[in-house]
Amino acid sequence: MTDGKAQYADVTEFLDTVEFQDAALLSYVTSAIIVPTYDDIKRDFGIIRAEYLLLLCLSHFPVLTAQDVSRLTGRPRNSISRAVNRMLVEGYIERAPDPDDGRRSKLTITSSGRKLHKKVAKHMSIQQENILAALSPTERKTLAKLLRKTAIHAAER
Amino acid sequence: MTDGKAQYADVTEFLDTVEFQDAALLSYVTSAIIVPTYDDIKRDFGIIRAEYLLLLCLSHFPVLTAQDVSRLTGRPRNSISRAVNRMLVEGYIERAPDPDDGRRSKLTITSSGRKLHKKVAKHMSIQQENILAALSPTERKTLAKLLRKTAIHAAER
DNA sequence: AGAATATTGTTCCAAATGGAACAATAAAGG
DNA sequence: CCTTTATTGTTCCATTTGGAACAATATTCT
Repeated sequence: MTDGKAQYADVTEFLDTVEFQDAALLSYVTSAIIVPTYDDIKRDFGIIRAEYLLLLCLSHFPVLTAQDVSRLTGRPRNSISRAVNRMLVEGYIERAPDPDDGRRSKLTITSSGRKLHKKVAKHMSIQQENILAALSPTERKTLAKLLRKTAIHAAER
Repeated sequence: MTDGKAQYADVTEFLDTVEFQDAALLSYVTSAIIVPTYDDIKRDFGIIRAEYLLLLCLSHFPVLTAQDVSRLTGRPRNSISRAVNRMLVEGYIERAPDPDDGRRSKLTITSSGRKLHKKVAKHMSIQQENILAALSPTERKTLAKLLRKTAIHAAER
């Protein structure tokens, strides 16, 4: 290496030239937070993405059906179904038939599940802070505001 | 439905209460753009995510190795290896041994590959606009600025 | 009420994914 | 120069993923 040229193709150069730049940036930043965290979660707690998403949903709503979780997370129903059955075995959630609708089951999180969620959420929060440390508090607020506005619009489509 | 309660658990409510809110928002907005587009791409052009990422990289750098693409995209090397071999068969890319390093191959995109990339990029751009239509031009610029700053920081870690 | 349609959760299966081991080549260190 | 270590790309294999069909139950329509 005798000249000033980068040894490897540079990802920031890539992100600057891509046609759908906003989407590429969103994807890059999201992955930087989420991918390593899901790897940690799998290694440390033995649960996979759909399983954690299930716990996450159930820790923010008192009761949900599998279908609700599918809608909230965007994961297909069979993924959630598998996650439900594994998390039942592990004792992280409980299931009761819905007396008003024989097709449904009402899912709730156990205290053990909640405890696991807290640990996982901690991991994700730390990684979020690592990555978003580039921004000032004001910038963080602005980013959140813009993302929330966009998310609401996306949810309404 | 006689009262004002939502029929289903609401994703915006979820996004407002989740512990790692910024990460959740990022993930939600990113997925809203990217997931449906990759579904379209698969249906319309028969290529999968790693394959398109390969074309995308090669349409922004004159020559890359598989390793470069792996680093740029964050996908593991075996995924890229498979993508390279399929895209070769389809005639979207070309491969030549690197005369300076017997381990490497130099990858380039063909005009047919470039044409496909343009079509796919169009899809992605349209979906990006659909979702980010919630923001004013000024807000769009601010969002891009904040994301770029964050991405650069993430790339440097 | 009865028939047609929709929804829920599950199972099956084919495809996608990624870690690990591997051979070939290159670079580093004595 | 020779040995050790690192890198590249590939193959193998186990796991994850998601579409599609399915049975059971609800809802809608006539």
